[in-house]
Amino acid sequence: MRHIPEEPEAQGAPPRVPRQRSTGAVPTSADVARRAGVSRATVSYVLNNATAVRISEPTRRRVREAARELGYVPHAAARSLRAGQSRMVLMPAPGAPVGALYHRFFHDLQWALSRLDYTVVQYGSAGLTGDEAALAWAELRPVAVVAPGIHELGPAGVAVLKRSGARAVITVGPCPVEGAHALLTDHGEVGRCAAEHLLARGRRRLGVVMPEQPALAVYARARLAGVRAAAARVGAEVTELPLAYEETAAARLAADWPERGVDGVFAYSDEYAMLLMAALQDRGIRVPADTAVVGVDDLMLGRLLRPRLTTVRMDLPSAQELAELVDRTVRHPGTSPTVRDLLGVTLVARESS
Amino acid sequence: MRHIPEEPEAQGAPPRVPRQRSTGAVPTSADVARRAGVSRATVSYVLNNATAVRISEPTRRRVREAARELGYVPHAAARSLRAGQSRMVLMPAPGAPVGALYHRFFHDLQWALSRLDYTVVQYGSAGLTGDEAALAWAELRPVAVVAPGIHELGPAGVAVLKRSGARAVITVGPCPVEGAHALLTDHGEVGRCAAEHLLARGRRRLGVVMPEQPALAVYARARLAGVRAAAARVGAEVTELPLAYEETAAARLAADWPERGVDGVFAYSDEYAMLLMAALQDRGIRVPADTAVVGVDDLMLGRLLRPRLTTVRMDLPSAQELAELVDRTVRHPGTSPTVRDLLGVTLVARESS
DNA sequence: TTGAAAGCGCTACCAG
DNA sequence: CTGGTAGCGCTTTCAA
Repeated sequence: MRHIPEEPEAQGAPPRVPRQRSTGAVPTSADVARRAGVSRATVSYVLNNATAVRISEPTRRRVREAARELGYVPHAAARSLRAGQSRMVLMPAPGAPVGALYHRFFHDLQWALSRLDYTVVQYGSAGLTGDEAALAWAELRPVAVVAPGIHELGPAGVAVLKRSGARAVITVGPCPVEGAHALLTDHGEVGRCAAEHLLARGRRRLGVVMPEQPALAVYARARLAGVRAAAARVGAEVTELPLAYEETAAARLAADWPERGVDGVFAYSDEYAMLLMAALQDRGIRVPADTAVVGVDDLMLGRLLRPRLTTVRMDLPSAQELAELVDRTVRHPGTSPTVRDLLGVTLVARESS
Repeated sequence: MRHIPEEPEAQGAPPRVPRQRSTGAVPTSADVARRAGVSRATVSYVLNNATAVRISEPTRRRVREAARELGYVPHAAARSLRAGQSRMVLMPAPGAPVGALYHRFFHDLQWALSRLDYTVVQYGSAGLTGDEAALAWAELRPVAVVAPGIHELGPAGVAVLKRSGARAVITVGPCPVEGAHALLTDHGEVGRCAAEHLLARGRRRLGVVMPEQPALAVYARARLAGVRAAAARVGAEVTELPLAYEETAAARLAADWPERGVDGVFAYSDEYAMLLMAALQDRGIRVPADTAVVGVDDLMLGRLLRPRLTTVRMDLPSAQELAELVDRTVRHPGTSPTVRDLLGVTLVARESS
């Protein structure tokens, strides 16, 4: 049920008559042309500062003035329809709340891409995941797509996007996808790094806090695998510890801590680490004496707790760098997809381990 | 410098010849029509499940199959150009990093709007603010705009958006804007609430932590004004305390704390409160004995510190509610802009005050 | 230096 | 029941 603007002219007039715009409608370049007494072509030339044609200065002024008076704003969709290509980079929004680090990274990326004259759009495709979502994204005909790993975009989805004109499809996440450039954030490395630290401190019964948000599962599993690998090398035990981000859940976990016999914990993030640490301390379990705790993200707040929180810092790829990859790929779409590992990992040892 | 796809046919052939698509190009509804042996109109009817016309079942099947085989994806821009209206709700992205609460709220809003069949797009307009940005937004011809107060959208910007076809412009922030619906988040109330709590606890020399991010200034100032108002009523003193979100800055602030003689602090957020509290404790200043501390946001982490952080909880409008306002306004654009106060404020007293 | 006109992909009228 | 076709707003080639 679409609503078409009121245009009551039902007479069988020849269609080529330039219609008089009713006053309420949004002004088009034709309106500007009429007002300035020139053709639409001239309007386009002037407003786009076309260099290939010379337009006299008085005409330019008249056009610009008419545009200003009418409050003319060009229609981006019409423009890119005509051009056959937009400069829109689509970044699917994460389907669930994610960390502050993520938001900062994407904010920076937006900024860097804007500098390269791309229009960055975050598009929330509620509910849909993976290849279904790709169809919705493809309708927008983005010139590039930067998809966080969370979306579980598969090879089919990548193909859909490319067929619909996307010149660059870049995934950022733990696993590469056939056909797309991949910025590999190797979360296994995060787990490995934390685990090796705990093992070096003599811990042999490791717990791994697994957040319950499904959106984080892909990262959590990758990190867990890293821990497992490191632990296997020295024959240490690994226990999964599912934990909702709530005080009561943490208290429950802490309640039967002694039975578990865990002496070193790798939490999914600093926030989970702090949550658990507080619950442990409330139960009289000493950190790090009884149980060492390691988080991820190097949040400011981790430094404020006592004991100060040991953490794994992830050095994300610079937004600038990623923006340049997007731009390069858009300009030379022929190059075969690369897989680059872009996650530097550093352990920041503090007092909790 | 636009790049037009390779179409080398330079012959002066009559233009009405339906061009054969080269294989690499992205398939259009015309391609589907050709393949199914029907007209473009029929394709449109079938793929949009048009009820006004009856299409035979075999034809439907043929069309759908052809679309699937070609990997046809409709072109959203072309569609809304034709329709004269899109269902895109534009949410300008904040120009600077903001809190987790904000992200959660916008995530929920996205979801609620998607349920109402709107396409939600977060658009990063790097650098531009206020009415400049409005021009960029207007090019996208959104049917509605939900703008956080941070963007300092003025009456002129609202007018531009409306003239370009936006049927609903809704600002969310501390001050209403002429011509737009306003969801007033009265941050003065936040400051007032915190200040009255501190005053009731007998504090008479209040400090107000002001974050240095310019993007937060509009909120910080509103909250400060609330504190001032409450303090004036009982003749208490108010000092502004600029603070960057860094440990060293907090340490500097704590260093000359005794000279300041501040006995109660209202921090901009829980995060700033925790930062300051840690610095104060490091200097041997007792909280709350020497100085009481109140934050904002009721973050989980504030409950984990000792002393537990007193905080002001903001009850944001439910995303559902806001989404319905958007929808209602889009459908009845005539209604005059409303100003609604949607920020409930509750003080959560804990141990730090 | 300017204008006429084609056409990007799509949908909705109106005829057959 | 299906097809032809006009036209949404814009850019760009070609002709004047």
